[in-house]
Amino acid sequence: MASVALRKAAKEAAAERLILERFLPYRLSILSNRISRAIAARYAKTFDLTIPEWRIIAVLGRRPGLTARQVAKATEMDKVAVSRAVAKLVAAKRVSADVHDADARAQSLTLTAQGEALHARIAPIALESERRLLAALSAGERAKFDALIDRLLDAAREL
Amino acid sequence: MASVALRKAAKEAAAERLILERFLPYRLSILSNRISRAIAARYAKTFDLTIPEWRIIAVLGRRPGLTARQVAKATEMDKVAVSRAVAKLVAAKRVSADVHDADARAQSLTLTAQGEALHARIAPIALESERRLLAALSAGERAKFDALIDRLLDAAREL
DNA sequence: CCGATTTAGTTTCATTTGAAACCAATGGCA
DNA sequence: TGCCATTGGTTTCAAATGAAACTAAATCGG
Repeated sequence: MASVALRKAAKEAAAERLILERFLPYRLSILSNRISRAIAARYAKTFDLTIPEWRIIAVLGRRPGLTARQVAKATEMDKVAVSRAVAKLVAAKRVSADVHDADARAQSLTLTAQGEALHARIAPIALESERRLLAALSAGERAKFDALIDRLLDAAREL
Repeated sequence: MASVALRKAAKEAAAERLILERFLPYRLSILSNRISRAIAARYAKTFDLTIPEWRIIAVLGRRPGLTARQVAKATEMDKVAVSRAVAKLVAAKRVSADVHDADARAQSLTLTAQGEALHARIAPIALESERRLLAALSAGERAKFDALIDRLLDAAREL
């Protein structure tokens, strides 16, 4: 009875219902928000630093001299967000922006001494938060999780 | 030589540097954003629906009659966001808000026929996106990943 | 039963965010 | 060389978001 089989297949497809609390995109969004909030709460007011600003500090800490464009790419922020955050960081003398050697439009961004100091203070806090979070997993699980995230990051790019 | 050992320990601690691209909170944020964007892109303009609105539709689809407060809890959105999204959904006749039996302040939210139809159209799209994403993992990996996310969600609540 | 407190939801206002328009310097290339 | 398309970055304007104040109904204590 083909029609019966079809009916059954249709029913099963419908049965695969969307349950928000089990829906991965939703779950990841919640997880990411909880973590970001918790960490930001630990430095935002104390240091008057937003998340985008912190990301820029973090990336410049390791790779000084990047241009805004490169920072945008490295942090996956759009250029407007970078422009604004950099403006604030420069105003606060945490980052210096010098005209780029090869291209007068571009600017070479570097942490100032103050920026470095800030980085040195916040990095341990951030790492400690990560450590606390990951304490919920065993070392093996952490590695596995990390690898899975990498694969999903790739897969998500294709979506 | 204790001092040598100490120096070495200090160095190693410092060596555990913060590398943004490896920093879990950052990676999760990127992953979550990529996924949400990709999925939203598939329904946002077509159906004129924002992510908060979609979440409300999703939760009401499975649990009709919730109050705004309950929706807020179920979706982890704050009540202002729920209030606004519900207002839009009601205006669009996708959701009906009736005075709650037991409490005249509260409203009992339900999908209208239009809302149901919308849910029926979008749920498969959402599930298909999730399926496509998770195709990058084996069944076993998916299960493992899911379980790890659950544990991290718990851990993140404590942060 | 009356006032004080709490709770459901909305509104207001200030800030953040994003898209698109914009300006200025660059890199072809005719 | 001089024009045109491109690229780096900023600005503008509208929409999204969040915190706090607010309205109205419900509950609690006496």
